[in-house]
Amino acid sequence: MRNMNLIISNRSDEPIYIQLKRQIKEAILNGELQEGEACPSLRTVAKELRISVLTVSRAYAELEAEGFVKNVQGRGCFVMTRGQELLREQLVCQIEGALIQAVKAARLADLSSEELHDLLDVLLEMDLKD
Amino acid sequence: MRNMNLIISNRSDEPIYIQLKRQIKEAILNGELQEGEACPSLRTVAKELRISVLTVSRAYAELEAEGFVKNVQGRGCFVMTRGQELLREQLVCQIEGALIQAVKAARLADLSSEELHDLLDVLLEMDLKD
Amino acid sequence: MRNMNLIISNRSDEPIYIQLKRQIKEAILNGELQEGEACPSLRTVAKELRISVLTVSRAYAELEAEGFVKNVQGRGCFVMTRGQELLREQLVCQIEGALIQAVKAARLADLSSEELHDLLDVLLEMDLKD
Amino acid sequence: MRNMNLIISNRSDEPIYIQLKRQIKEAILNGELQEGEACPSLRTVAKELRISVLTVSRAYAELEAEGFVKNVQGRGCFVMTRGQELLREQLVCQIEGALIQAVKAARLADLSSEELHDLLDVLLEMDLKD
DNA sequence: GTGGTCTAGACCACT
DNA sequence: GTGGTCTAGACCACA
Repeated sequence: MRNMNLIISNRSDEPIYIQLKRQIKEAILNGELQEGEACPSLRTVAKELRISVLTVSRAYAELEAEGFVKNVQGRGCFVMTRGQELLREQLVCQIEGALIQAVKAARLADLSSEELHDLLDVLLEMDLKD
Repeated sequence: MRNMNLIISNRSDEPIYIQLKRQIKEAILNGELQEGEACPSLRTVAKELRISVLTVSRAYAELEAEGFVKNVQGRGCFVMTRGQELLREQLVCQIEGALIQAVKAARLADLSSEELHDLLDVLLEMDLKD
Repeated sequence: MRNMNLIISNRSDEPIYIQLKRQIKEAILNGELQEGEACPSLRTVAKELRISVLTVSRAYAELEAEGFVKNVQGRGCFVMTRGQELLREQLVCQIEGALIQAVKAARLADLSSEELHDLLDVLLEMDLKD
Repeated sequence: MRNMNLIISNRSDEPIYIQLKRQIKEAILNGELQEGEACPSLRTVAKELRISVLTVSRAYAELEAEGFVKNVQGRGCFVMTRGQELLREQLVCQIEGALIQAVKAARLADLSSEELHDLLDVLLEMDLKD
């Protein structure tokens, strides 16, 4: 079990359990959490972030439902094999979804394909902070 | 005051008043509702869609707060001048937001800029239904 | 009975009958409507401005209640003597009211008396259009 | 979350939700509510003032739309950073508006600039109660 | 516990 | 007829 530097924002529109899910997924994706490795325990996370155990529990439960981790009674929560691949697939769907939103809005705004590509290029050069 | 063919879905995640706002904005944007023209009255919309007057009222109130229409007691709800321009600006912000999401996800997924542009091209050729 | 060039805005927050009252008062004040003179008839105003007779009626009724005009059954509406003086008194009250609002807001905003006077000077030099 | 001594009047022309907005803004402005601090909860306010939860909700929603607070599901309503600055800007606009009204009325009443400044001075020395 | 959405119905002001 | 405000009570999502 590894120290994970999870960070949550109480003011974000994103629910806390979603913030947790996202950060754990990112940790799996960039190798910070290896396959088979244990995620930090429910109570550890809840205590450090000063949030309810129920909230953390919900995050872990959904991660398990999506196939990224396996919660074992009394043992903890472990990263599943193939988690990285699943995540990459999930991300591609997210990217498609975001681009579709952009394309729809661009059509309403009468923006041409070229303008959209140009805008994408500008954003690709930027340092996007969270 | 024009018949507007508003449609709402109760099963959507999107709150009803947001659906209304979105559709009225789209009507303004594509010229279905002209500047100065009257939107359908609160009660007309409420009755036709079989929803509460208050829900429609909320949509109109927010549209007014955002500067797209003007509600006048005893007379109705009118499309403001410059509404189209405001909407176009708002849309560009939405597009940027969506593209930023896409770029962030692409970086996590180790997708190259070229792959992202290619994906965008594919989507631009598609017929995106709502 | 004189032609008065009344103008109303349907988009204003100010109710129509209030707009009428205000314009007739201004006409009395600047001598456009003389003491004893007849105001334009209910139906004339209603027809020219394409508004309801009831709305004009309300304006005239309130002007009578405030002592500026006298409605005579079948004869019309006439400007009362002393209307100008009454109006000037009313205006002073309005000025006081507006200044009180300004002073209250200035205190909340921690603006000094000097800054308030300076702001007033700036506005006094401006050409304030309606 | 702090006890706030909110007071409402049912007889006022001012809608209840506007009275609430105004008082919370004033609390932010004079430091009674600090940045990041939680406002009293919807239900607490509603219960104490014996008004509908929806009315309070509306006040909070508009305060959020104007950028003064942030409502978070399940956690409460928090004062935003920069709220004080925004409020001060808003107040200056209000002051300008009030002074413009005063200047317009003064011109109609043939009051000189000096008389207006004198009147302002008198009011500045007064103790203006709500 | 928190805030978010929706309803059905009431009363008011303005046209 | 129009929009504006308020209520009481319901159900949902989040902590």
